Amino acid sequence: MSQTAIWWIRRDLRLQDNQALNAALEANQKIIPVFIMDTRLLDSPYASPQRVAFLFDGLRSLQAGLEPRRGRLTLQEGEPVAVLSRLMETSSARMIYAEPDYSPFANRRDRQVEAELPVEWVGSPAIQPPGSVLKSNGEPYIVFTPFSKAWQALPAPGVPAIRSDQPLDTPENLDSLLFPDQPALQEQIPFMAGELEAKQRLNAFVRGAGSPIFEYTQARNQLDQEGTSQLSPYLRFGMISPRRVYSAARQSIQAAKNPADRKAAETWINELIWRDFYIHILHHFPRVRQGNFRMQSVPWLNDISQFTAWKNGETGYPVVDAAMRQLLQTGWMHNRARMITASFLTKDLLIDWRWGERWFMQHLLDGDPASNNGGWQWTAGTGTDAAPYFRIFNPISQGQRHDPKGSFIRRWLPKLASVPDQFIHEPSKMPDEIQRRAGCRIGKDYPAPIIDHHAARERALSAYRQAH
DNA sequence: TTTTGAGTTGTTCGA
DNA sequence: GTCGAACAACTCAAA
Repeated sequence: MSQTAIWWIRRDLRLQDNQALNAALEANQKIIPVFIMDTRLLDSPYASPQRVAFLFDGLRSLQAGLEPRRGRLTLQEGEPVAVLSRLMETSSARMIYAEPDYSPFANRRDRQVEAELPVEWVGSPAIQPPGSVLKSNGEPYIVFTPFSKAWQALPAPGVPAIRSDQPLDTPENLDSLLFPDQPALQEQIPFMAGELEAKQRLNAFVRGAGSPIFEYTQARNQLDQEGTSQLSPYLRFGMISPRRVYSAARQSIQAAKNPADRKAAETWINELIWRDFYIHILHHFPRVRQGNFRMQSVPWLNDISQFTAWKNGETGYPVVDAAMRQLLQTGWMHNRARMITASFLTKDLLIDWRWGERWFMQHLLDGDPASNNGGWQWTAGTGTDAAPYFRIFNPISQGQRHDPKGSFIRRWLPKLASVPDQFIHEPSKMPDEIQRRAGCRIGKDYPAPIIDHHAARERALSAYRQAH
């Protein structure tokens, strides 16, 4: 008698190093891979049409990978308990295998499912699962550096052998695969969904003597270079296993030729640990989704028209505006730019970080409740291990430092293409004559600054002092 | 329980 | 141009 199981896919859109899938294969002859489109998520204020398009592309790619192994993806829509119960009846599956998830929404959903149906939770979207990194008194860490030390003291998780040959043998008599009409991924979005693409990107980043991971220390903050791995959208949907990514980075440390290379790879690994840190924080403190982790109340001003200018990239600060255009057009933003734009919103404009958090979630392909919330609260100075409140980014000097020639700015703000280098970070300082020659008149082709940074800085300092 | 050292990513000012 | 201090105490983690 052959046994059938459901592999419930959530944010683990991959076949390699998939612990839930492997566990299902170990105990069953037939596997039903199922993805459930939960319409509650589509209606959420945090939803992003482009992220959904990326997800559907990822599912198509997963389906292509399943075919040679006699597997077939079942795509369903609705409420998970209902969908899974129906599927278990029609298929006589005995067990559901799934990777745990940690957001408050996912947590509520999963507790409901396990109360009604047999589920085995296997694996984790973090490298070290939440709950595994605790202080000696059993409490969670809320400061990164000690967390990271304890994290690194744990045995590195293994990457299971690839089971690319084992067939899934999905039963035939199920609802046919359906891919409802979804907005397609826009052409200018430079991310192709899927496990293969993720693997190629990882290899390009970590493999070989001169690979980018060894340049990471210097290159990671340059807006005008591709110094980061750009793996975040793939990690977001589990198109690649975080354990595999970590193990590959560790191997590159082994291969490092000198201490500087080793240090660069370690710096990059640190970013993976930050990702785990915020997954753990959200798991232990779900309230961070509602509001500040610390600081009772910052007196936000929440000016709607300034918020609109920020969203559209019309603040008059080129590095801020270029970054906001990059987000809108590509669904991704450089990490340095995330800090600059977030600092500008929360400190210069004194707008509630939750407004910015929501906007980022609506546009980022990698938009993830844990990392996004952690990043915003860090910049706003309200988070677990937050930046001190007096750390306020200067959008002009940040631009000069991290985009010295203005090529990042010119790429996303074509109106500034002919502005001389001397004025590229402060176009409003251009004399009339130069404005005319550059074809960029301030107030017409490009906005004047919506706020004076130096005055805004002083205002933020006193507002935050008050909130203390 | 008390003490001690430390804490992702910055900016500005004055010597 | 370079450099160190101030920004502001506060809380955390570990001994």
